[in-house]
Order: sequence, then C-alpha cells, then structure tokens
Amino acid sequence: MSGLMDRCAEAGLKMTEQRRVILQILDSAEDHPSVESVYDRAKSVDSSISMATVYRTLNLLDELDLVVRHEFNESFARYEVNMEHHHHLIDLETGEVHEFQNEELEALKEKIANELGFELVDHTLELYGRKLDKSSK
Amino acid sequence: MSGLMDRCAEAGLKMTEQRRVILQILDSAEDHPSVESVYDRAKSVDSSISMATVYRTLNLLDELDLVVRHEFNESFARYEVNMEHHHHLIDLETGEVHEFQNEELEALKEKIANELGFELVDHTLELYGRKLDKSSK
DNA sequence: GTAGCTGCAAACTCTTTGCAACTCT
DNA sequence: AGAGTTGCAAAGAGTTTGCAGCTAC
Repeated sequence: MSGLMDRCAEAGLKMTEQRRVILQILDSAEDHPSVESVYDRAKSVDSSISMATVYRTLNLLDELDLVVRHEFNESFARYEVNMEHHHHLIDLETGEVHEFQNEELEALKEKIANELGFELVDHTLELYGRKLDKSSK
Repeated sequence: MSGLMDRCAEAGLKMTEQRRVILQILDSAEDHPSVESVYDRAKSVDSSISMATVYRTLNLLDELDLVVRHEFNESFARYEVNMEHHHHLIDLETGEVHEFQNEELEALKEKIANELGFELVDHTLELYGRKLDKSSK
C-alpha cells in the first residue's frame, strides 16, 4: 500500500510521525503538488509540521529518486510521485497538467542523443497548449 | 547587424547607453548566459551598469520575444538569443549545452498535442546526457 | 544512549520594486 | 518638457541551514 514508506524504510530513514504524514499525502496525491500544497495538506493532518520538514523530506525523497522535482514554468518546484515514465502537457489557460506517454518519442530521443555522441541519462519534455475549440475563437 | 537594437527601436524602447551595451553583449553571445554572466560582461564594458537594469532589460526582451528564458535544471534563469527553433542537450559532466533540431520530433509533438485535444502553443525538450565513451567506464 | 529528526528563526539566493535622480527624444 | 530609464537599497519569493531539544531505534 504505502509504497513510499516501505522504500524509505529500506533506505534506512527513521519513520517519524511527520514523515508518515507527508509520505501518506504524497502516496495518495493524484496531482503534482508544490511544496506549499504538501505543507498545507500535511498541516491539516498534523498542525505542528513545519515547512522546513516538508522541504527536507522532499529533498530526501528526490535524492532517493522516489519523487521527481519539476519546475514547469513557475518560480517554484512541484513534485511528482508514483511516476512511470511519461511527459506533461500543461493547459495554458487552467494550469492543469495532463500526462502522456509515447513510445515513438522515447525511441526518437534516444536516437537523437546517440547521434550527438551522448548516452541519454535523463530528459524533460513539456508541451504547453490551449484546448482545441469546441466553440470558436 | 545589431538585430536586437533595431527590434528594440521598433518596439519603441529608448536607446540608452546601458541598453546598447547589454544588447550588444546579447547579440554576440554564443552561449546561453545567466543574468549574472550578462551583468559581468556588461560591467566590463561599462562598470556603472546595475544588476537591476540587467534584470529589467532581460525581462523586457523576454516580453518582446526577442530572447527566450530557460530554467534548465538550475536555480536561476539563462537566456537565449538568436534562436531558431531547436532544443538542448545538456552535458551532465560539463554543463555544456548542445543544440539540435529534428523535424520528426516537431511533427510528433504536434500530433501528440492534437490527440490530447490541444493546440500546441509552446514546448520545451531537454535531454541530459553523458558523453559516449571513447575510453571506458 | 545516540544518531537522526524536528521546529524555529535567521540566512541565502535569485528576482522584483519604490524612489529620487537622470536622460533620451 | 515629459515619459521612460537608471542605480540604489530594500523587499519579496522560494529554499536552506544552525541550533537546541526531541524521538525512533
């Protein structure tokens, strides 16, 4: 169930009350929450949790690759959990993040990197779009 | 020659000494300088230029789409000038930025966005890689 | 018992802004 | 002359950190 908790235990982290709360929030998150969102949600469960702990926890999870940090086009970070490989399409009007996967794209990126003489280690792809019309404009 | 200066004039900006310096630096930049790099280069030409002016100028240029702001995976912005459409491959060991273009990729992105019901407005693609071996490792 | 974790507040980094002086046009 | 621009210093946002006390193991 709580995948994150298990994996944190494996990594040798102490399981404090604060971590339990944060990990549960992340495990059940279906969006790409900002640090502040995680903090707000955590506070509503245990109001003594501090921002510093949220930052520290997310940094730890990031180092353990249990979470992915994104910057999209904002001035703050958002985190993603439960990720299989996929990319994002961000709705410019609403800010909604849609996920997608595409095999063809994966192969192509690999190929491009190789042609340039590189081994592909990581990559990001973000599409920014506007909903196609049902009406006009 | 100085494409940026012309286009700023067209946009109705006053051509101050500071702007002249900054625009010339950008026009001749062959990299993707951070605000600080631009500031350093500008200072070595006219030591009275302030950081605030560099920020303000880059923000203006960004609004006019004469420059593109990138975040790559750092905590600060880098700017790109003289851009035709292309993407970046960042060398994880050296930080070097390589540019590439790929038609197939462009078409694919357009297609993906449309399939999701969106009109593609903008997008970013960054590859992070390690140089393929000439030696071993 | 102790290494590791926490909250707090202060500090840091990058960026923006209010203001009075100055400068293009 | 007047709107736009500048430098400075202060303020903002987001994030990190030193420290003394607390807690899981």
